[in-house]
Amino acid sequence: MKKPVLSESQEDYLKEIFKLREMNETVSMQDLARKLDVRPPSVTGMIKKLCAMNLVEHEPYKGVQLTETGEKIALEVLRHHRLLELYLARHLNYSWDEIHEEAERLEHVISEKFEAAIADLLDHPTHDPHGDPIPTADLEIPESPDLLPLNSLKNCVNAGIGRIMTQDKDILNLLSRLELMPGQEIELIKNDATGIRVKVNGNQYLVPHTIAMLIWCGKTDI
Amino acid sequence: MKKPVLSESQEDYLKEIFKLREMNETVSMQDLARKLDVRPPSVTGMIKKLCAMNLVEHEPYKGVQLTETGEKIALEVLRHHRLLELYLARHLNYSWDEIHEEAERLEHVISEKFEAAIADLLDHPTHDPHGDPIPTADLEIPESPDLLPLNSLKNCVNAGIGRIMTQDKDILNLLSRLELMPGQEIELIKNDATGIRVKVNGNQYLVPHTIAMLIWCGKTDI
DNA sequence: ATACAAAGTTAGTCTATCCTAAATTATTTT
DNA sequence: AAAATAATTTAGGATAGACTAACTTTGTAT
Repeated sequence: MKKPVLSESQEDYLKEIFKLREMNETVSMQDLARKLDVRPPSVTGMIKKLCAMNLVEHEPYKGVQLTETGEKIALEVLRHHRLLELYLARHLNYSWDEIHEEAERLEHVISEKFEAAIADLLDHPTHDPHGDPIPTADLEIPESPDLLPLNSLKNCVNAGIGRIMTQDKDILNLLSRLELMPGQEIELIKNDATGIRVKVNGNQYLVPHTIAMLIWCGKTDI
Repeated sequence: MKKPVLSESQEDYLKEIFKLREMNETVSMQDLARKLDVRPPSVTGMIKKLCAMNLVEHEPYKGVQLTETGEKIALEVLRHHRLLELYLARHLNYSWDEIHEEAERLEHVISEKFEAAIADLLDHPTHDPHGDPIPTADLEIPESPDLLPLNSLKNCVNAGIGRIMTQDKDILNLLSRLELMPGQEIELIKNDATGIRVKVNGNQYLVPHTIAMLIWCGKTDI
């Protein structure tokens, strides 16, 4: 099937539907409106159009879903985005909190050639700097390690940070200063009502629960 | 003065006005329409808008000119474009005929940060792969060597290619195969009605006049 | 000087995407 | 189960940037 040419806006809709679907069972108009920063009627309108293009399915007053074609496109955009994030961080010295914004704009305009070139340069990575999986060139989602939010771990555990579940620049900035980022090994000292006390590279921090739930870890031992 | 936020379309108008002004004394609506691939009424309409924003000056039925602010923006876009071209060629292995198209899309979406990052990486170059001057960070146009079109040179001259005056992909592709590109040293064997016979890296070619006029050279001796 | 051609402009449409206000449907509370 | 609330949709409108058709201005050639 021929790939339709989509506007940036349309690509964003498909991408957000995909990301929301990963979290929730069903994707509501309102969630989409919030994520895309538009009013709900705009979403209804655009969804109608995407429906007509066979990229999404929509039962009025029920949720939205991607069709197979729609999902392919969403994955392509996501691949662009996440490859770009890693690329910006690794090769252009972007700090951890700057990559998302730039990738958000670039993801829609880079060619297949550009995508292939940076994928090569990065040695075909499977995860971006936030720990999000990067769809492969044939648009499969790579396996990710089993992860749990930091605040759900018990005391006295060693763990490796696998993924950071926010795009908030200030939080990302903070976390990167504290070296609480994917790839880091941490030691969980105590988990109580005041927060989670962790040790990273010799430094100890008390991480509040609100933040700890954004930090997903894979246990290295019990 | 605060820099206005422009659409990609508006940026393209300013950039083309600038480029046309370098060639011709006056920039006509029709030239613009041709370059931008739109109809003349669209140009009139957009020029009106840019006029109202104090980015261009326009006497109806006469030509268009950039204001100081307009020129600054044009130079910024041009800097993005030309830095990107060099970047794509040097760091992402783009072939010589592919860089223009990609840069054309990227130039509008990269941030100041991106611009600075690749400028650094490229060691603040003054010319792009076509030999076009890259405006500096403070938007001055760097000095370029004195150049003449290849077809205007006399027999038996050594020369260095300085600039290629076309964006046609097929011609660029051809020239790069023949190694007729900026930086190359060439020897001019003969220049007659049949064309210009040149020697490059040991190979001889007969370059037709139509192509030779696109290849601008600096003489290395007489 | 007039007439014609070329270039430029005006007027009126179209499409994409967003918006607000109002109406409808679904869900939750009592 | 009725009322209240929340989510969604419909209707109608705005704006940006393109378009065509028709008109105006300018410049040129006889």
